[in-house]
Amino acid sequence: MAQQTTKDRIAEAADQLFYERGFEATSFADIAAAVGISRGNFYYHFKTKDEILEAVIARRMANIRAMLNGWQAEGGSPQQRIICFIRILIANQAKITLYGCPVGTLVAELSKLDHAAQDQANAIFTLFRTWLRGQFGEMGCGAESDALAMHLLARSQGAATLAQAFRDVEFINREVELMLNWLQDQLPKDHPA
Amino acid sequence: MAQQTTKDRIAEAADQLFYERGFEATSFADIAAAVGISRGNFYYHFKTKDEILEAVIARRMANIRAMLNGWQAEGGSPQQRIICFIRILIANQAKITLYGCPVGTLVAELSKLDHAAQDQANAIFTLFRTWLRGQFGEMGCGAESDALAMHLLARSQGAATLAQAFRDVEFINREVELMLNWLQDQLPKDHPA
DNA sequence: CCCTTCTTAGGACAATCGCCCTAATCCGGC
DNA sequence: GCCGGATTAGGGCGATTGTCCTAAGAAGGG
Repeated sequence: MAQQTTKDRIAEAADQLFYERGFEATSFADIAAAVGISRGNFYYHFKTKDEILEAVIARRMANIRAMLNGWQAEGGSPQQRIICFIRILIANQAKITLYGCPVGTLVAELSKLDHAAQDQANAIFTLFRTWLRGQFGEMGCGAESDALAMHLLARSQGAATLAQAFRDVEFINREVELMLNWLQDQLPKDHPA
Repeated sequence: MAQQTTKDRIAEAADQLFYERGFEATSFADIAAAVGISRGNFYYHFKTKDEILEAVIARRMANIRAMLNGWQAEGGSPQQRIICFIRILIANQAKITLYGCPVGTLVAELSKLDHAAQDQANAIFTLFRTWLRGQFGEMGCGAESDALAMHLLARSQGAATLAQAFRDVEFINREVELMLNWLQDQLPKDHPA
């Protein structure tokens, strides 16, 4: 892997801090301390805090895109890929219990702040939505595919929100199980008699 | 109705602002401007901003308790009361689309801030949880009642989160419909043969 | 060795934050 | 009418915020 530039290290530290503490609650000083550089040095790499936010969103988008492409390359069925999506909750259950969903909490915060970058953050949701819609489409769900994608996204968000509120790791496992069962019920219906 | 004290008016304005903009993003100056009083005057009614937060949480708790008691007094079936709960999403769909769920967004924010009052905010969730558990219990769901309550809470949270993200009022209606159908499936099973 | 360019450190800047104090005002009981 | 507690207005406090500037350091080619 190519060596990380300072700009990358800033974006990486900001990414983590924005997730754990929120965007507004994270200060330049916090990021500087995490990276181990001087505060004033930020201005060279990023003009404003909003630029850092944009870099963080771009980072997350790229990571998610790579993850989705990775699943696509594995060559399984669309059901299997959706199962991979659902299992993100399990893979990240520890962090979700502490900080919620990285996408949902950021979108909610930026929405309340009426922040200029809220559309860019929402694009992460849209990325998942269109990808899921594609998978349901391949499954033969036709015109319902988008509604199914939205429904599954909502189920994931709800599971993350309550797991964070109640600090309940086990709840995530139960909701994942329910989502997997639900997915089975969405299989092609073979034109019911 | 008894005339409102200044303390009540502060709590009411703070309640609304904390919902629309978030707790941290709301300043004393914002609340003062909304109430129409001087900033310095706050110290007389509330020593700290955290005290205002506690008053706001207490307010919300009391309002919710009154709402739940109101449904209880109507004398319908537990199913009908759960339907009332689900329909909160529809009654508040305009605000939810703009600001999300008042409970979920506050709990998430306080959790990220690691705020001292996060347990008090979580108690609002617990209030709904125990009430819902009671209703499912009356429906005859037995030991599963708490899991059903948590599941329904999660579904509501997910619907609110995505409706806010996509500014999609119609999505709420669809998710409500799905929740109502789901509720039907939880009816007493009459000891399946 | 010097010069240029990229990168960094450290601090100044105005603005805003929550918090706190004090003097003025309001208002009901004597 | 006057007094005393309740309430308010206004401003100042230190700390912190995002932003911006400037000078010093790092690195490499001539």
